[in-house]
Amino acid sequence: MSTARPAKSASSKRRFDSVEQAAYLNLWRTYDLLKAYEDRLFGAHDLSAQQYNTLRLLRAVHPGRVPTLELGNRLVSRAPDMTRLLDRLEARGLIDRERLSENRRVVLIGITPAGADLLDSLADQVRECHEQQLGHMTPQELSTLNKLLNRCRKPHEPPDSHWPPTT
Amino acid sequence: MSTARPAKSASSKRRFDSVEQAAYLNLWRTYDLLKAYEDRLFGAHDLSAQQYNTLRLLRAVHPGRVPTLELGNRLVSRAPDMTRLLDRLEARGLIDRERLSENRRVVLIGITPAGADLLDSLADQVRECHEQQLGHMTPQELSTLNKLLNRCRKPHEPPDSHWPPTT
DNA sequence: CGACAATCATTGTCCAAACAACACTTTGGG
DNA sequence: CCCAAAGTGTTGTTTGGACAATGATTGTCG
Repeated sequence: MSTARPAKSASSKRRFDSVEQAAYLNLWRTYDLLKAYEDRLFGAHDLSAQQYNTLRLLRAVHPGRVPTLELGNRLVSRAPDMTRLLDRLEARGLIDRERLSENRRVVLIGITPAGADLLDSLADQVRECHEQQLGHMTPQELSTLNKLLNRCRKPHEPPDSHWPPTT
Repeated sequence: MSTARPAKSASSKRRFDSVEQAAYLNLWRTYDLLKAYEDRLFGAHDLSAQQYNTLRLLRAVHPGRVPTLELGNRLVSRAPDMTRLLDRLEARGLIDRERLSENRRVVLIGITPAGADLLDSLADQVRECHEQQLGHMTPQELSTLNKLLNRCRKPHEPPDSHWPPTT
């Protein structure tokens, strides 16, 4: 596993250890820079990106409901604290919970009309936000980028992954 | 700015609003999945990825020193809380601070031998981590990915950006 | 010289993420 | 039945991130 690349001598003190590292750091920085746009938009409405995506997912299955744990698995990024994230959304009346009578362990989550309204009111701004983030890229570039990212993720996707969402 | 794309009709309730959104979410998820490997590695040594990169940067300029604020600007991702991040590193003896006499506002940060030793002891594991993350990609794919990510970031890089690091 | 703005770093405070521990429910085997 | 084990969600606690406010120093300009 080691002895892969010759480490490029000790002359350049900085730079990267490997091309894989360079790509990963590049990915990190790019995400971080683009994220700032999202954060600013959602922050103005007291939402986090995770909360927004939760609402999106719930609206997509509406009037269906999704158990808490499965909700966490389907989100774009890992969410180990679904309970309190949902607490906040519930406190604002954007979602509601319902304990299933047949199996009282699971709690089903649904979006409320208020939650759906909030999403609607944000739709244009969200589109514009993504336009600012990546509107300067051509469709071909974005397509290639998506293919490459899919390949990056492939070995790491959990087997029951719902990504990309297909519903 | 709006009226860009015809929104693809209302038939599919889920999916994405735009190709830009799809790319961004793809980027987010990919980063999130890969990050887990880093976090696990660094977490085993009570380090965050930010802390590790801080040490890397300091070692690169050693025996030179870098002011606190500039350190934050040069990091891979935005770091609005440099002071306490450095507090933690200093408490472990990995860095040291020195207030400049000519301009007593700035605090210069340097890496200690203990910090450099820690980096050395992590070098192999870090390389292996990135190998696990992206070792399945060909050099060409990684190169293309890097080019595309650079283009994604280009309009968003601050003018004084030191990225990618060139020292 | 002296007031005032600008620059850095630190501190206060709040909020969310992370991880483990816990309680409740269901399931299945003896 | 009963008890152990697994499934599911909640809670406790610690930690770090984000943003504003403050303190200290320096530059600037009247």
